[in-house]
Amino acid sequence: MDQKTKINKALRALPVLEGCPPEVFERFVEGSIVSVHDKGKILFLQDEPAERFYLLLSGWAKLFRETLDGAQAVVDVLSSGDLFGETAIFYENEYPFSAEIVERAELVSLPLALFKSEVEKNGAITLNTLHHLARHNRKQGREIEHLALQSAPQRIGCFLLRLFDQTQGGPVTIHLPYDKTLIAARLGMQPETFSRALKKLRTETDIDVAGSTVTIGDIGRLSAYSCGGCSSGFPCDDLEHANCRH
Amino acid sequence: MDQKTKINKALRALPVLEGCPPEVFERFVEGSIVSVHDKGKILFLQDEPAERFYLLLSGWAKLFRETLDGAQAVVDVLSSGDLFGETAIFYENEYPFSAEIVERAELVSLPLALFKSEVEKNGAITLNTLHHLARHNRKQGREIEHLALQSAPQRIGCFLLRLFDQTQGGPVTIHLPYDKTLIAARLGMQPETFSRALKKLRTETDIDVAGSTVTIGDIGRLSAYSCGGCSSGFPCDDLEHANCRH
DNA sequence: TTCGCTCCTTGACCAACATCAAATCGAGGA
DNA sequence: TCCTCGATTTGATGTTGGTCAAGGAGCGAA
Repeated sequence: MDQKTKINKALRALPVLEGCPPEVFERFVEGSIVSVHDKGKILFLQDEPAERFYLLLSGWAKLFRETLDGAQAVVDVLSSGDLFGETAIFYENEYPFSAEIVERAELVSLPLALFKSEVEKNGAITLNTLHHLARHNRKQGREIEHLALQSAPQRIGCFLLRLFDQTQGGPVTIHLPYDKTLIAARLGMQPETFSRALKKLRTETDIDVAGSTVTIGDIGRLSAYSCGGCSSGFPCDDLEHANCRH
Repeated sequence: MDQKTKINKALRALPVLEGCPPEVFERFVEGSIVSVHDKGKILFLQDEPAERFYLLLSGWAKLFRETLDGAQAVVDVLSSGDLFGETAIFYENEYPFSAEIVERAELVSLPLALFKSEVEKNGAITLNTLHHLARHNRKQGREIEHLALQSAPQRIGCFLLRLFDQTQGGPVTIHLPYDKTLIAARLGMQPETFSRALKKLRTETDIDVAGSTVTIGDIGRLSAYSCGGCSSGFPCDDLEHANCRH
């Protein structure tokens, strides 16, 4: 399979582009650029003029905002299949966050102008984008609630519970998707706090932690502890897939 | 002016319905219900099946989420001209938050089904809603950043700075839009913390507080203190109007 | 295997915010 | 005008999470 076919295929898998006529896919492919970057690469900075948006084919990227006095909020951590930067079309064509590769990644960048014009003139794409935004809104709403009301151990428990298919029962063993320092940042806490909070979670809810492998002995017990700080009970009402990605 | 004319007029002022054909406005008016409620009235609860959405004509309402163990996060505080509950169409027709009147209010409720069908079949409305959601996304993004990174005094300063037209210079006197307890909740802190943080802000930035009247002697000084915890400098990049509503 | 890193953990201490209790203020009603 | 009740402030104290510093563990490179 050649490069273009591969890109075409990746694009067709995107929910936002579902219903796009083939010639538009073609134009996206024509305008696409594939690149590979190592950890640490900054793809773009917040408020920078945006010309392209990105699709992750492999690896991991983090999106973050930085305040004037240097503090950093990790807005999201993305992996294969995730799209980002496309929302710049709603921000006067400036990126609303910075993006950095956190694990060697392959990605496709696409022209934002093309996407914007499709959103504006192709009704199906408009609707897709609407639902895409709505889903994002939902995630953000949950996030606001969590930041305001959950304790550090609860946030970690919640994070863990979102890593597997909550419709299954029984003990579960999961592998943390990226390193603890980044998880800590994603959850809005310091690495030290994360470490201590995880330890507390261990004593409170019979989970086992060995390196980056976590075994949850009793999902009910973990959710009882963690989900008390959330308005949705368990299972979470906002997971995108049954077998979930955070 | 009779009731229906008044409602029609109010609806026509809504950006989301801009471009609606007159007969659709008519159908909204036909399906509208006007009501007046006193402080404390719960309009709907989170996760309740949603049939109607609301437009505030006067008074104030708060939107909030409540966790299983009873903590409450105030998601927004709304006043005249604000729409709420319409996003239920993206949440399987359940309200994503509870709504309570906090100051005697007059409001119009409208059938959600009609709105939903218009969003789906009227391209102009779809686009309006898309921009409406995008704006909301932007607010939420900012909010997440603030919750994660701003201190209590900074959050208050930021709140104050959003109460007036930031393009004007010079000393400003403003009136707090609702009571301090509610502002505290809106900013995610306890009333006691609010009181003390406001006092600290007074010593740090030469603002004057007398009851619910605040005089800002030096906007630059206040913004230098408050906006350090924000990724946007001053003036804020996400205010909807020049003369702003928070 | 050892070196050199980075990630992670731990301890000691500190700052911010929450909690509980009590005093004070202030606007609306009697 | 006086009363009353909720809003606000203040004080005392506890909890949570952040900061700083140091030690330990894991892992790839030589």
